Parts: sequence; structure tokens; C-alpha cells
Amino acid sequence: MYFVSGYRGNNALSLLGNQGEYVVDSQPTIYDVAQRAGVSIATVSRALNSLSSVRPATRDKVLVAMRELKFVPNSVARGLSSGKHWILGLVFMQTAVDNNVLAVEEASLLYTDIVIRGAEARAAAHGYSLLLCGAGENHPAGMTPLMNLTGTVDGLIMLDRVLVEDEVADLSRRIPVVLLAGRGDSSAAITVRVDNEQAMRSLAQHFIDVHHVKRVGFVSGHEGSPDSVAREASFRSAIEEGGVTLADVDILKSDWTSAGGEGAMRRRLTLDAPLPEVFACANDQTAVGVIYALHAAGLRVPEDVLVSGFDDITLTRYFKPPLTTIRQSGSLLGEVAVDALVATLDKSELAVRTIVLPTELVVRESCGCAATSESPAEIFKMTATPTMVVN
Amino acid sequence: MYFVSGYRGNNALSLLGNQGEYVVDSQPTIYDVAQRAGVSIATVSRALNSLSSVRPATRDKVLVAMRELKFVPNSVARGLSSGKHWILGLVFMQTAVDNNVLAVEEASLLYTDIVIRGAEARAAAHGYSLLLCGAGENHPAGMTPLMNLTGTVDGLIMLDRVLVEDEVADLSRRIPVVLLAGRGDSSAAITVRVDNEQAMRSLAQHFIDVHHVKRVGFVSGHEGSPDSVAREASFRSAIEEGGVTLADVDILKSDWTSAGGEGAMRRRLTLDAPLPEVFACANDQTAVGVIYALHAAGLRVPEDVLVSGFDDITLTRYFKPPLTTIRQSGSLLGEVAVDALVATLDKSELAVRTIVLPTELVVRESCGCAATSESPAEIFKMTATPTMVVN
DNA sequence: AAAAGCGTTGTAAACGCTTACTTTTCGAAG
DNA sequence: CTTCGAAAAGTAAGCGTTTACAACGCTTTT
Repeated sequence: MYFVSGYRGNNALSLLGNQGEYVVDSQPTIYDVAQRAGVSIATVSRALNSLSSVRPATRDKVLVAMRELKFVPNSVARGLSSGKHWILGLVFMQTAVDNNVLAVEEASLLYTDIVIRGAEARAAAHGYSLLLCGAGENHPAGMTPLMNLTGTVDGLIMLDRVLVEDEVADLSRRIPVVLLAGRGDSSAAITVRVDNEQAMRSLAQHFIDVHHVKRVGFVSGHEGSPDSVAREASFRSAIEEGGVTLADVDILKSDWTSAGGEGAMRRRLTLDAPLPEVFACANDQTAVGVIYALHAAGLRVPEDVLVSGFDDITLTRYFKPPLTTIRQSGSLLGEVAVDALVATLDKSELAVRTIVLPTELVVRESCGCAATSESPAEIFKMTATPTMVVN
Repeated sequence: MYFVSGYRGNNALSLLGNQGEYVVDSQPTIYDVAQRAGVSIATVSRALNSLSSVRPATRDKVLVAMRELKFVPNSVARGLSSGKHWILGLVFMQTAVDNNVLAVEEASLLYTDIVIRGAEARAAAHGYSLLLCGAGENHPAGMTPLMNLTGTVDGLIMLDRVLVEDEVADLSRRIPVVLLAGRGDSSAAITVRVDNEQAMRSLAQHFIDVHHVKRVGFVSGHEGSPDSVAREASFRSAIEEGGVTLADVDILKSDWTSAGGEGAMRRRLTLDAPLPEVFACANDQTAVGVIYALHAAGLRVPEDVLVSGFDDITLTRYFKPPLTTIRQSGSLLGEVAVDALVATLDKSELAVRTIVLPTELVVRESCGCAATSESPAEIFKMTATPTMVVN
């Protein structure tokens, strides 16, 4: 045995009195394992990572020692040495709406969380952990906190355009970045987004072709949100192509929440202008609030006004009337983002720069279509496959 | 200037051709900063952390150099050296229900996510990041992955009893652990939970005292979930104390989801036994599904059957009928958990071992009470303050 | 029987930072 | 103009891994 001097392990074991039970005081290191197994730390490391050859007998000795010491490798030291951390960062907007606690609980909830869950699951499947990082008006966000993550995470996923293009470029020079739900035109980072254009187009066509509407309205999400902007713009262009009116007075500003939708519709109802025949809402929660306000004013949905949502969150299937909406898979969005990021990490190059995920029009009763007998619990499958758009 | 030899920085700057723009190839280190500022790395470190005294002039030199190099401290190296990582781990159950993707999207969603958001916000306020770690049937969870986090995170928050008591004890010997929504009787870790007993008792009393029910039912959450178990047990004991019947046939097994609640009620409706007058559900989503199934069978709520939920998620306030439920603050739960963990980290000792958060009965129409004119968007405040229970 | 080759294992130098300890600096007192 | 002492700055030893390189045996080759 070579091992003579220079031992600097923890001597981590202390015998616990007469109970004969070993208790670890401080984390044992590979030095402790090496000493116990009678090998060098390099061998321990190799046995641990099985990179190069270790004789089976030696490996066993090491593994036994590790088990006896309850050794757990220190991932930080590992990360420092190897430059690989097995952690992905996920940055999202934490919007506080008017300091309203309950609104905070709802705002952008559901959907964002589904994305987070999808990302987490997929990251775990790749062997990564997810580091959450909320940015936003109340948080001291911006560039610096994200930069600080550079040493901790291997890659970054950013939801809902937390930074402006220049900052993204800056950041992605240090670390691979995937943008989610952005406008899809960043040249600095891979972008994954949902096909808002296709979605709003199919919705507009349905209203025009099937329900023969002449005048429509739109209820937006949080101001400046890329998804909200994209949905409004796409809806407008599709609607106007069809020769239908979308008046300014019928474009209501909301904030992704039910309360916001309710308030927006209440305010709209105080105006003199006649209501349009349909309100397309930027997401499902908004639609719920809008319908509530309409009901409260004695208007029926869909008999008097048609309403549609976006997202197809599970709960709204149980509403009366069941909500006509656009289905998108939030978890898929998160999963694809992680896949793209991991691919970049592996090959350090990814041909595809923009990935557009499909959406699907789900027709239920709130747009005036006939009730189906299907149970809300029934599973729908996405029929389309993701479109890969090369930059 | 002392600096003579031993420089091992990156020489990180390279002049980018005629554009005159500096581009960082690899992250600059304190060695680079030290060289540029003409000081030693120790001084750079001190300027960075402002722990001990650095002369203002020197500090400025260093800060200028850092800015010029776009230096960002490597938090991993920092963590390895100081043993402090400024990361908190959050472990939660990732339950896949019957491989049903949409159910996965809903299952335990909402509530858990609110907790996560609350924890994240509070962690950020304390200067920590949150590392997410989904455990569960589909994930390869268990002890080892968590142990691997010990080197990465400073503390761990575990939702919904991911590990058994022994494992918790094992883990908490290495790292501070806070248990969330457990049974509240762990001696190995701090526990934060909601007052399920008080909640179900007030619900039972309401049913008995106000609505004079004689027979009640209960729809559970996911099997084995501590919260579900606690709610069922508390409800049963409060109900039986009141001399009211809770028959086995009226205890329906569900899984926290609307689909589960709907299915459970559909199955119940196929039985011969007469329905109880009320079904208390383990959470709001379940109640939504239950009501849907009742409606589908031609029964009215609350005229024919009373229903209550638990959680008071925002969306169900917009349902017809508005849901009578128990309010608990998920974000508060997350926040308190983080506070407790951080306190432990700071003082390395916390007197309080169990923290019980208050709940509040919110009476709406689904239990047969009169409609109020309040807008769903109205904010309710928790009236009670958290109860600290010393171990 | 010595040399060459190869599979194993050991040695030691990073990785980028913090910090105990030591040395230098600098201003005030003598 | 010393002397002294505190303040400021430097030196170097970690923190727990990985990994390039060296060294050691043990075959195989000639």
C-alpha cells in the first residue's frame, strides 16, 4: 500500500457509546473512504465514476468502504472540479398584482406551474435538478442575480421574456439559454414557444365560419407579456382578414387572472357601446372571470355572448358552460425546453434555433356549439407534432 | 505591489477585431481581477464580501477591475470554500395518476405549486434560491438522490412526507430538514402543517349545527397522503362526536383531482345505498368533480346534496354554486417553512419544533347557505395567527 | 532473461474562492 | 525623526473532487 502520509480526511466515525452504532459527525470525504479501503483517493474517485479501469476487487473494497462510511460525494466539489453541475436554472416572472395576495396566488399560476413541473420531470429524467428563480417587479431581478447563477447551473431556461434581447445575448455568451414563450425571434438563444398564430387563427375562423359573428372582442393578459401580445395580434389579423370588426372599445386589458377578467368585463359593461358577439380571452382564468361578470349582469353564455379561453386548464372543463378553448401542453413546453437545453449542453451546438409547439382548438359549449356527452375527464391527445423551425 | 509570480488567471480578455468590443472567453476569476487591480486575491475577496477592512481607494480599484472584466463570482467555488451555498432544496411528490397526462397536470397541482411559489419568494427574500426535486412513484426517488443534495443545498424542505421517519432522521443528521404537511409528530425535524383538525371540526359543526345533517360522506385525496388521512380522521371524529353517521359506503377514495372526484361519485351513484346529505371533499378540485357527477345524475347542489371542498383555490369561487370550503394559505405554508429553515440555519437551533397554521371556514352556497353579494375577487384575510407549538 | 506493453493505481496539480496567519504600511505619539 | 500599534494587504493553506501524468507490476514478446 502506497498510502503513507498526507491524510486529511475527517476521521468521521465516532463510536456511540455502548449502543455500538456508528454516527457520522461531519460528511466523510473520499480521503476517509480511501483510507478505509486502503487505496488512494484517485482510485476512490474512479470507482465512483467508473470512467477508467479499476480492478473489480479494488472497486468492491472501495464500495464497501463507502457504504460503511455512508459516504455521499460532494456535488459542489465535483462541480468545481469538473465544471459540470447537473443543475438547470429556470427563471420565471413573479408578478404581484396590486399587492393582492390571492391574486398573486392565481396570477400566471397554473400554466407557469405546469411548465415548471414538466421541466422538472424532464430534467430529472436527464439527471439534472431544477433551480427555481423568480424574477419580477417585487423581486430584485434583472441581470445580476442571473449572472450569479452562471457558476451554479449548466444552463438556463427563461420564461416569458424576463430580459431584453441585449441582456439575453450577454447571458448566453456565458451559459446556454433557452427562451420560453418569447416572440420567437431571438438570435441569441434557442426559443421554444407555442403556435399562438395558428391557435388564434383557427379560433377566429371558427367564430366566423361556424358562428357567423360580425363583431368580436378580446381580453388580454398581463400587459407586455409576449404571449398576450402575440395572441392579440394574431387574433386581430385573422379577424380582420375575415372582414370582421375588432373595435378598440372591445379590447379589454386584464392580467391573466379571473379577477382581472371579471373586473375588465364589469368596466366594459358600464360603457354605452353595444357588446360584440364574442370575447376571446387570453387564457382560461380570464374567461372564467369574464363569464362570471356577464352572468352577474344577467347575460347568458353562450346565448347572449360567446366566450373562449386559452390553455385548456383542467378545471374549466367542469364549468358551466364548459369552456371552448385552445389546448396547449404546458408540460410539453417545459419538457421540450429542457430537452433543447440538454442537447445544447451535450453537443454544445444545436441546429434548431426555434421550436414551435402545436395547439388545438377544443370546441365546447361556451362558444355556442352543442354540448357533447363526453366526460370532462376524457383525455385528448395532441394530434399535431411539434414543428421544428430552423433559424 | 506584491504581485510577482504564481498568477493563474484566465487572461480572459481578447480584443474582438476592429469592432473594439471585449468578449469574455471564459469566466474571469479573482486572479484576473487581482492582477488588473494590482492587488492580491485576498483583497479582491474582501472587497467583494466587505467582511474585513479594505481601504476605500483599494476597494474602488477592485470594483473597477471587476466591472471592466465583467467578473461574476463563482458561487460553487464560494460554496466549497465557505460551506454555505445559499440554496434551499424543496422536495415534493410527483404523483402520476394512471399515466393520465392531464391528470398529472392537475394532480396535486395548484396547491403544491402555491406552496412552491411561496417558498421561492420567501427564499429569495432571504437571499436563497430554491432547488426543486420531484420525488414519487415515477421518479427514481428515495434516499440517495436526496443525500446527493446534501453537498449542494443548505437545507431541505419536504412536502407531503416523501420519506419515512427513519429516513428523515438519517437525513436530518446531515442537513437541516423542515417537514411540510406531515402528521406533525416527527422528532427528527421541524414540522410545519395546517390545522386540519380545527378545520374539519368547524366544517362538521357547521353541517350539524346549521344544516342539521344526520348522515355525511367524505371524499379522500390520494391514498396515504398525510393531509388526506388527517382530514378524514378529524372529520370522522368530529362528526361522530356530534352523533352523526359516517358510513363506510360514503367514504369515497379519490386522488386530489377533479377527474378522481367525478369518478368516485359516479361509482357511488351506482350503489343502492341512499346518499348522505353532504359530501365533504379533501380538496376543492375533488369537490368540483363530485358536483359535476351529481349534476350529471340530475341531482342539484345544494338542494339535493351539500358539498364542501378544502383549500379555497381561486377558481372555484367562480363556480356555480360557489364552493363552501376551508381556506388555508399555501403560500404562507411555504413561507413559514422557509423562515423556519433559515432560522435553523442561522441559529443552528430552533426552539419551536412544530408550527401549525390556522385555517378558516369559508361559507358559500354549495353547503346550502345563502348567496352573498360579494364579488369572488374580494380579498379575505386570515383572521387567526399561526400557532407555534413547542415540541 | 531483459524489454516492451498494458492495465492499475498513486501523486499531485488544478478548480475558484475564503480565511487564518503573517507582513507591510501608515499615521500618531513620543 | 524614531517608535509603536492598529489597519490594510499579502501569503498560503484549505474546501472535496477530477484528472493528467507518473510509477508500478505483471504479462507477453523476442
